[in-house]
Amino acid sequence: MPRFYVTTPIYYVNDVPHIGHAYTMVIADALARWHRLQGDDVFFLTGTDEHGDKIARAAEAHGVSPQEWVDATSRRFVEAWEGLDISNDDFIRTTEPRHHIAVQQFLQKIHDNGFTELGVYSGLYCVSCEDYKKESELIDGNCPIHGTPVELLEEENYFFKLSAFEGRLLEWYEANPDAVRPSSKRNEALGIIRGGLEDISITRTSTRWGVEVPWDSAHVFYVWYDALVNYLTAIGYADDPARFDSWWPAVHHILGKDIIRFHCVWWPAMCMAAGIDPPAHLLVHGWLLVSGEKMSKSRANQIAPSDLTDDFGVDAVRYFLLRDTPFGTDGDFSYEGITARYNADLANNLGNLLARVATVVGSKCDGMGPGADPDSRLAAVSATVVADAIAAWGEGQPHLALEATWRLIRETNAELETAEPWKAEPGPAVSAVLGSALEALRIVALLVSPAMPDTSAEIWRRLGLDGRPEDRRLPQDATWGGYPGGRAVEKAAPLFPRRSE
RNA sequence: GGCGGCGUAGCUCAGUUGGUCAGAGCACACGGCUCAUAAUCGUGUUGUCGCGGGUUCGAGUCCCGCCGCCGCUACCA
Repeated sequence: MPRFYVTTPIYYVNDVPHIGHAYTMVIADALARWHRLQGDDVFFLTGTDEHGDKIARAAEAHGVSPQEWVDATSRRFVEAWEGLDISNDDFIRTTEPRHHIAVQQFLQKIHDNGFTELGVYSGLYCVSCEDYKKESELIDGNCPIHGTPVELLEEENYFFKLSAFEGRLLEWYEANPDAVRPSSKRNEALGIIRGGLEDISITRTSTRWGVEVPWDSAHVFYVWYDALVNYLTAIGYADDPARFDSWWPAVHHILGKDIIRFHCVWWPAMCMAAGIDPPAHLLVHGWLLVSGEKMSKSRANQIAPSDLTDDFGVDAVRYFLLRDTPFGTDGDFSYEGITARYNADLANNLGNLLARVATVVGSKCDGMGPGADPDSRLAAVSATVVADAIAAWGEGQPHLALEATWRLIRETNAELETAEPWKAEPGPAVSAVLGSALEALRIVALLVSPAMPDTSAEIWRRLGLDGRPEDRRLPQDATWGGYPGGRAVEKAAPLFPRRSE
């Protein structure tokens, strides 16, 4: 059975979930659901990143222990993803014992292989970044990212010999041209590597809130170095080698462009250093802007996913995130944009199609849906659309998959317009037209189920079909003629009531 | 500064290897229809395809230069 292992980055618990996180999650979730629909064995992983001095300090500021703090803040992500119908199979937290064990084992291996060394690092340290800064990159003496003062810090650190992997990384990129997609992001990663790699400090002695270094208990690992290992922890790196081998390295890491360096440079090198293969697929998406501006705390333009789902509904939000932006480019969120998509695609096209078909089946067929016409013009349209959608989902291009799916919706509306079954007397001709429209809707329900699971199930139910669309299998169940006929079609409230503002 | 990308109707964008390529969706205007959620159907307006050259019988589609925007990267003189 084909397998599909997909991950999102694990989110830093000091952040509050916003639609940027949601964007990543919905893409990963849709891909996971798509692969399940194909019958693949899927493992979909997300989680939270919970170590580091910044978190320890936040806990202290709130008068609670670090563990109490991360228990509370991690929950915000769990709840946010439940609210978006995210179907992750596991939720990993870096403070879990299983993760500590895996990190220690993984980094011990790197240590044993001679890719660490002890050094003294003295420099200007930004607590917010948990990282050292060069004098030259400071702005007015402050951290260029956070705008906050840096502290002079000198500590003994272990370093990862990243510099030793420049050549091997370039060879790996050469041998695996599709490992990082899209190619524009691959080029950025190559640019970073060609620009020269320096060894990285990977431990801290200034905090205790982290994974203890197994060969030197005075140190804990730097957050990034423990976080990335989560992708291995969850599939049994430390405790189930057979399971680990069944999932690795054929992973699909979904990530935003801001963390290319960590995922596309450090992480493959770390894997090489530990003696395992680098991740096979790194899928880099752009940022979701808000009305053209980057989301940030200082701009106070972060939007909580629940604000949108309360307003538009979960599936409409998911649809917008997947449909509006080609994978890899920056997207833009605005109320005008999501409203336009909602009205045009969901209310006027999909929702209205279901409504008009249900009404006419009610008036011309006594509410019993007829079977599809095998000679319908829509049969060929459907075959093309299904093929295009499968190809697009397979390439990680949800917006193209949905665009293709909407072609079938449009064509079905057009077909009704041509045949005008509401004007005709009940009979074989009317039954053929309506049966074909119902069949098209059945196929649409299957094709949109990764994007809009609830909507898919509701269409399925109203068509009088048994079971759930998730239990069907593509492509075989999307071949023309699957609608059995003789089923009661339910006319009900609009799926997506049109919005006026 | 280097590398890369982009600039096509009001908006978002398609446009393979140069020859129905001047398009789609949305928005807008007028008309029709009524099965449907002020839905839908038909028709239509707007574009010097960033600017200037060049190659060619013929260029959004190739070459050179310029302008503007963006990403990555670097600070060399």
